[in-house]
Parts: sequence; C-alpha cells; structure tokens
Amino acid sequence: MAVENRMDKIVALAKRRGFIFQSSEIYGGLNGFWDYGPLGVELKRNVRQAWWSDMITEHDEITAPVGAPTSFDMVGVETSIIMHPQVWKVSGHYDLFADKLVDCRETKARYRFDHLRGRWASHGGNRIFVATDKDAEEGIAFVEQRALKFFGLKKDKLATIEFGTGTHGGLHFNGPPFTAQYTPAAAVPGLRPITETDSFDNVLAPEATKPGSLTDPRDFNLMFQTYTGALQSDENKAFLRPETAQGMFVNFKNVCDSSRVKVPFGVAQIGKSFRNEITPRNFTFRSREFEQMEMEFFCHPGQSLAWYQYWRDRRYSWYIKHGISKDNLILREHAKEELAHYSVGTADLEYAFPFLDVGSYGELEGVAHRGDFDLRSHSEGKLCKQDGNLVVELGPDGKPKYLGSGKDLSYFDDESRERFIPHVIEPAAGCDRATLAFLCEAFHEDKQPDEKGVMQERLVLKLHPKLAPVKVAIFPLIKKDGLPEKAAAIYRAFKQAGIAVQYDQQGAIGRRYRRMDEIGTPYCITIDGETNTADTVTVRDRDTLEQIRVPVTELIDHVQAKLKG
RNA sequence: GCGGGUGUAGUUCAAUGGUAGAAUGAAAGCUUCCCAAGCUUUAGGCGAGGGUUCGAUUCCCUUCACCCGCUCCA
Repeated sequence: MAVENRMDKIVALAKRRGFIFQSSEIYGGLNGFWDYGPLGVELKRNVRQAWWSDMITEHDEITAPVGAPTSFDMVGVETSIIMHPQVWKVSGHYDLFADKLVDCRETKARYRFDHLRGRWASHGGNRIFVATDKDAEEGIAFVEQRALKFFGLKKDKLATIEFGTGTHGGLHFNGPPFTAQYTPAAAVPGLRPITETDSFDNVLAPEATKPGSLTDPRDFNLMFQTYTGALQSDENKAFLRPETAQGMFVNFKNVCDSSRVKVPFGVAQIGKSFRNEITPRNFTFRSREFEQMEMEFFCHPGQSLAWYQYWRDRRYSWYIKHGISKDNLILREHAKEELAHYSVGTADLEYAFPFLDVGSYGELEGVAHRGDFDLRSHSEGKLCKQDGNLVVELGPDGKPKYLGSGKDLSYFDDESRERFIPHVIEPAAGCDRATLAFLCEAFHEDKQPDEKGVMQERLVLKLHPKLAPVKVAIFPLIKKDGLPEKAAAIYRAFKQAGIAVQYDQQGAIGRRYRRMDEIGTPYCITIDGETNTADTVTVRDRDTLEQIRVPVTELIDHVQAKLKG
C-alpha cells in the first residue's frame, strides 16, 4: 500500500533527508523526544534566527514600528533550565502539575483525586459508593439522583435507599481505607472522601453506569523532577522548567538595573522547556522536550491592551512573512471562560497542520495579556482570584501558601514620577512547532517534465529563502572540460561570503536539481560550456524552474539580493 | 492513560515455519551541455526481549515505537 497521507509523506521526507529523527532510534525510540538531523538543525536554527532578529537584532528602539503605540526597548536573556523550586510554587505550576488523578475507564473522564467524594448507598442487598466531584448540597443532590437511577427507582422511592452518614455509618467499610496513603478530599458536610472506600470496585463514578470503572489514583506531575546535589532528598528536589517565561520574570529587576531599559520594554529568550506530557503525539508537535521562543513585554497598565493587540497582530504577520499561507493560519481570541484566571486577553496563533482534520488547527503560539500576575506573584507569593481580585493564596494554617521573594518588583517611571507594577504581554511561541509548520507549509508535490517530456512527480520544499537549510547549490554540468574546477572556485567564493552552499557533481543534472528541490534549496547554479567562453553561469529558480544567465563576477551579489527577497 | 491498527533495506512495499525479494534512494566508475536518462559495480533489512519448535522474520507472550479514535494539552 502506497503512502497516501500527506503527513506520512512529510515524516518520511524528514527522515530520508535528515531533517528529523526519532530520539535514540537504534534503541527503539523514546516517546516524546526527537532529534534534528544535519538539515533539520539548519532549518531550526534559521527559524530561531528569524525570530531573534525580528525581536532583538533588527529592532529599532528609537522609532515606533508601524502599529505600535510608542517606541520601545528590546533585550534578550538566556536563563537556566533548573531554577529555584520556589519559582514553580509561586507561579502555580507546582500545584497545577502535581495532582493525583483518577481516570474513569467507562466515561474516559478524569478527576482530581482530592475532589472526589461521595456516599455509600444500599438497596435490596446492593451496596455502592456513589461518587461526585461536586460540593456539599449540589453533591448530595447529585448522589441521591445517581443512586435512584442506579437502583432503577423513581424519585418517590428515595427513602428506600439507605445512605451512609457521618464518619462511620453502618454502611461504611471498617477495614483499612483502600486509599489511605493518599491525601483525602477536604471534608464536606454530608459527603465522605473517596479515601474511605475499601476499594474502587464498588465505587460508581460520576456519569458511569457500572461501579468499578475508576483507576487507582496516579501521579500526574507534568514537571520533570531531578535533584540538585548528589543527595536525593526532598529538600533538594528541583524541576526542569516547563516554560522559559519565569526566567524573564525573576530577572526583571536585574534587567532593569543593568541595561538602562525603560518601560515599555521586552525581554526575549529562546530555550528548551520540558513537560511530561501524558500523550505525546503528532510527530514533533507535542514533545516532552521542546524549545520555546518567548518574550515578556513590560508596559504601563493603562497601555497594556494596546500593546496586547500590537503584539498579537505583529506575531501573526511574522508567520505570514516567513511563508505561512493566510489560508492555513488563524488568530483565535480566547473566549472569556477560556482565559487563565489572571489573563485579561489571550489569542492563539493556530496552524492547519496536515495531521489535523480539515477545519482544525493546532497551536503555534499563544499571545497572552498576563496583567501584573507574574511580577506580583514573585514579590508577594502565589496569588489566587477572590471576588475578582488577585490575592495571596492562603494555606490551611491561614498563612500564605507559598511565599514570594519579598522583593519590590515595581517600576518607577522617572518622567511621570509614577510607581507601578508593569503589566505583561507574552507572545510564547513553540520553536519546534513553528519549524514543523514551516516544513508542512513548504511541502509540495507537483509534476514536472523530464528530459523526454514525460511528466514526473516532483517533491519540493518551497521554504522561504531565509529558512532554507541550503541557500545555493553549485553544479558543474559535466565532469570534464575544466567545469568541476570552475565550479569549485565558485563554491569556495560562496563559502567565504558566508552563504550556506553545497557542491554536487554526481549524476545527471536533472537528478541533482531534484535532490535540491527536496531539501528546499532556492537556487541552483550550473557551470557549463558558456562559462568557459563567456564567464557566465545559469541560476535556476526552485519554484519557477526558470534559468537566467549571470556573469560570474556578479554572481554572489545577485544571489544575495535574491535571498534578501 | 484507554480502545483499535501497524512494525521487513535510508524510503515505499512484497514473500515465507527451512539461505528474505523488488522499486527507489545512497556510494563508485563509464557516459552525458540543463530538469529523477543509460550501462557496470558496491553497500544495506526482519523494532527489542522471552517462549513454542530440530529450526521463528513468520505462531504465542511481554515490551518499545509509530498511526487512528478517545483523553489530555496550565
């Protein structure tokens, strides 16, 4: 059976030509990890480079770019992958990523273990524990309704069901609680933690029709753990960062104090992050080790909405500028319910990856308005929302659950004589996802005539010249008449000019063109008989197949101009 | 994590309880003045582990990986 699927073809090409390999492939691979091969590493470096120069190198801090409220400063950092564990407690990742979860085999629902409670119910010799993840009154009503349904009774027969009450009603299992080793759910009047069951065999999960569908509670810590120092104890437990953003937040003061930036300004970083994803899937799209390109933009709260809109639109344009078709990229504003608790607005930039259904999109980048959540958290401690305001989250003892640094992370504006905590706009892009999107977008199959005029299938990567791993290929048309020597000299000249170039004299010329098409090389230069007489070469365009003659003396300037586009 | 499917050369595919084939790609040579041409030569494979068997790539079990669906994706 031939490969029909477009994504499979892209994966095969990526492997065949050395873009992307499975990690540790000779040992059978490792789920969620990928390696970039000789061409892939160049492609990805070019993606990074395109982002970094757009953000930092080519940024003009004197002039306001089109669409921007004002001019602004931009700087970069590179922060460590392992940070102080308190960073993750305060940021919320520790709590969010460390839950014990229970899966329902029947309904496929997943519950936070410490949210599951319920009551024992008995009728006609049948005894089950009816579980719910709802609170108090709502939970009790839910449990009663579920029990009626399970026993096949009408509403007026509720009294015929015997419910467990209090701590240890007659219905309660008296042996050691099955799940004693786990933190029980918080006590709720009238409902018992699920820990007080003998086993999950007689637990009726919410929405399930039969008891015993729940799995054992399992750790779902999405942060990779390690230890600092040789001693593996809880005190020196550390985490691989699940995002690069915190590196910018905790260095906010350092950057302010050392680099003369003034609000508004952005701090950018490219680096690896790690998430122990439950289901890595879809080639490199969801990996456990991945690279982020993130920028934290600090601005005055009063201007934050304008900056949010500016960055959202600018980041959209970046993808378009580098070859993503408008048909395949959407900018999706999150609905209010979807927003993280601290966010005023978030937009996703999503790409129509070939592995998704038509009309579905996968996230390339999130542009989030984060308010002052991050700087305040790292100053005051972990925050939570209460009556619409962010307040320090308290633990059971009434003290702050996780302490912040206590450092003042506010900003003093010398011009307006105003002190404030800047608001943050965060465009957070996935470098591997962008690389994959560019690869998918570039992938084309077309028909081109061979030397006999017969149409042949051609695979071509129509990569933007800036992203193409190889910019130019040099071919002597034949292996004699001094053509290889002339070609080698031109090859060396391109090397010296710092242009990624390849030399190939192997096989028929058509084959060499196709080889370059497959890896996305935009220009092929062929040295032929006329080079000897007129000192000109042909430059062949990957997309149009057109050839023009260019004098050797003007060759590098000609190509450089074309690469700039 | 659940259910289903698939693992044979770099890639795409065959066949087989008894020495694994092809196409294409790769390398070398000859030829060749512009889009996968021709000829010659070479290298290269049964995902891993265990079991059944005289003998396993083939049958069974486990495991790993990939694909599809669900779930998840702060």
